[in-house]
Amino acid sequence: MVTLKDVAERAGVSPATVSYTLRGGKHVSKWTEERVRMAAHELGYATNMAARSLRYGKTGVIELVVRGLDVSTIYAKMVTHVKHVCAGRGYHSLVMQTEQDPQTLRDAVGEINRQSCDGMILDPCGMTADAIRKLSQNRPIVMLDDYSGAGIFDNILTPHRQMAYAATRHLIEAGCRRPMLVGASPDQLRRLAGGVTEPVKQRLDGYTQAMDEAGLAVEPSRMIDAEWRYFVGVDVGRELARGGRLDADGLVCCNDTLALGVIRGLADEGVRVPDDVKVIGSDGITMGEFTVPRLSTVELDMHGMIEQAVDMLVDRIDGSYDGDARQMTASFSLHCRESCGCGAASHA
Amino acid sequence: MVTLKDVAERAGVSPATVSYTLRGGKHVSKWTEERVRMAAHELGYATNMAARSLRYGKTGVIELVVRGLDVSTIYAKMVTHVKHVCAGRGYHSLVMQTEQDPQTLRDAVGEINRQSCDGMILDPCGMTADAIRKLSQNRPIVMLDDYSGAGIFDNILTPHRQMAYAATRHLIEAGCRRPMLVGASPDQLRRLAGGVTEPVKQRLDGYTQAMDEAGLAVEPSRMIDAEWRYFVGVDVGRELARGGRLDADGLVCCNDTLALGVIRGLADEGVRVPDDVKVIGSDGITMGEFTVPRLSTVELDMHGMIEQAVDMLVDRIDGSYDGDARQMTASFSLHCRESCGCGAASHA
DNA sequence: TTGTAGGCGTTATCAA
DNA sequence: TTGATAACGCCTACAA
Repeated sequence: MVTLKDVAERAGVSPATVSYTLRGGKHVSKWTEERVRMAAHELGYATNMAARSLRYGKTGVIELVVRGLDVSTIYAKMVTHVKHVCAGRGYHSLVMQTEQDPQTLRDAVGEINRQSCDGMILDPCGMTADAIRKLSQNRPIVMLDDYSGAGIFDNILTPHRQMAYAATRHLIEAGCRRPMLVGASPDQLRRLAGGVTEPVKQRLDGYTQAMDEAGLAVEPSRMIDAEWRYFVGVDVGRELARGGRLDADGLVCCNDTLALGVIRGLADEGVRVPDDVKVIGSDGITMGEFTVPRLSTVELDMHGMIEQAVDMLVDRIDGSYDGDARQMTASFSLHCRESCGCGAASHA
Repeated sequence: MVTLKDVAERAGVSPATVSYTLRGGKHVSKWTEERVRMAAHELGYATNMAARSLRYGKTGVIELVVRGLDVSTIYAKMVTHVKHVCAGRGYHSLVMQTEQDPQTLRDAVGEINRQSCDGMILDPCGMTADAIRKLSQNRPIVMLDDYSGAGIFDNILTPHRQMAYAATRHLIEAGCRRPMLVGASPDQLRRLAGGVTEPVKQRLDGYTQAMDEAGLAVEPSRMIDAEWRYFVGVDVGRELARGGRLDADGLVCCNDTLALGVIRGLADEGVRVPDDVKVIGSDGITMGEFTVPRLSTVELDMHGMIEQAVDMLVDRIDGSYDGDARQMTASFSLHCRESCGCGAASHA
């Protein structure tokens, strides 16, 4: 390992001068600067980040902690945006996945007060803000869609109600009279009691509002309890179509992953999308552009969302803000591809 | 920030004793141990990793450097395996994506001699082993499918030839008489001259061998030059099917991503898989289980592959091996789902 | 069984 | 403009 001292010896100056010079100090003679740069280059010197972090009390790293990147979720898309935005702010970004494992999540959060990173963008994944605060000891964290801790952490919300409203309304406008909500139901709300219910509640609200406005009846049998995941979607799709009797002409799915699962399950029973039933998802995973049929969806403005997250985080890290926890809501837009069958599909 | 000294004061012992105790030292009196643990707990002490890394000269972190996690690639799957295997070996793992950007890749590789991590599993992504060695100064790196630097780095190879052979042979056995290879052609080989040609060359070889063995003619028009990516696949699919004249009864695609793109492109022209043409991919991305149709594929043994990679890496890191560069080849297996139309589809 | 002392590589301060 | 020095927090010989 080549250190400042090595470079200093070779250049015939002191380590302090080398450090100062290499970081662009102004008051260095041309002659010294040249010798230092040359020596550093020849020796292949690279700053030891562990030492620098120790000295600075900062690492220059922002960590993104998410559930899982596999099974094409929205998180894979998020990673890319985080990287670019962080780079623009002079930070490195790293990704860590918890796979919904509480212990892994705890460990990940704990890393923040071990000087492994300066801040985190964190999907709390069911863990309460209070528990996270205990583990993280007030270090900078921006939460993604947290409902457990009003005012504890900066928080970026997903507008579940509005997204469900927009999706439902679109299917109605596309001609559906019996749209069904997949991924939220009164039963589900009861089942989740004590856990995170807000997203489901809001989805339910948005759906109901759109139905009401259109003068359509909200039937309990048209709200399906389902975790927002692939496998679950497959089962739901099969179940709904079993025996060829699908009691809906449209499916409003609470996320894209679930929607793709449902479409897969329906296909198993010979039900075609959008011919036999229209489907719309939510989130805007990249994969949705390539499936058969292409998935219509209510897409989150991921870039804007991550920009806000990183900005809030960076402000906390460099101390330019240390007031109350802030809360922002992501924006979204409707993307009609094929699965909603509205006829506006616009692929090149 | 709580330090060892703080804990020491509270417990009424020296920092050295606290350090020793907390890391499970044997020669500590029960009384001391209790006081130390209590003090540490009460203060919420957490080891400062920057300091520990500086002291040890190690970080306990292994970094996985890949192209991109989005657009469902095999890398998302890899991440999960790396995480588990590393955890089993007592290492943390972190992910960094380069998005094929040479500068990002260079920066990432440079991090290894700044004490940011102890070792890397690296997709060289076209960069030569020589260039990487210069940047990394002989620190532990395991390459994924590198063909540029025989004997420079430990390397895990993808058996391109065998995989193409297995895929082609399977389509032939499923009844194809005019299987086409998508993603490798003599033209493509010429186009890539000077870059990374080995994977394409091997795919071509494997395909040719299977065709020869079956007594089928290898037609130049049935080997398609195509980058192994979604978008490209979509274009290829459309192009092949244009005007309803597809001159093949099977498509051997060089990876799953490409295959899904091709299927999407074919669908745009009304060509159905596997009814009108059979398709098989390569790699085994998770998504392939859920698409319509489900994607048949030659699946890499990702777990075994990553276990080997991590083992080789850890041996280098802890110094238990420092001999010549080793080379391993991943194994694989055929997974018949729907797209190959062989009739053996085995989904629950 | 516990404590003292020194150093890992870097940088900020201050003196020269 | 440059250099000596101390400190960041931790760990390990070695001494007590």
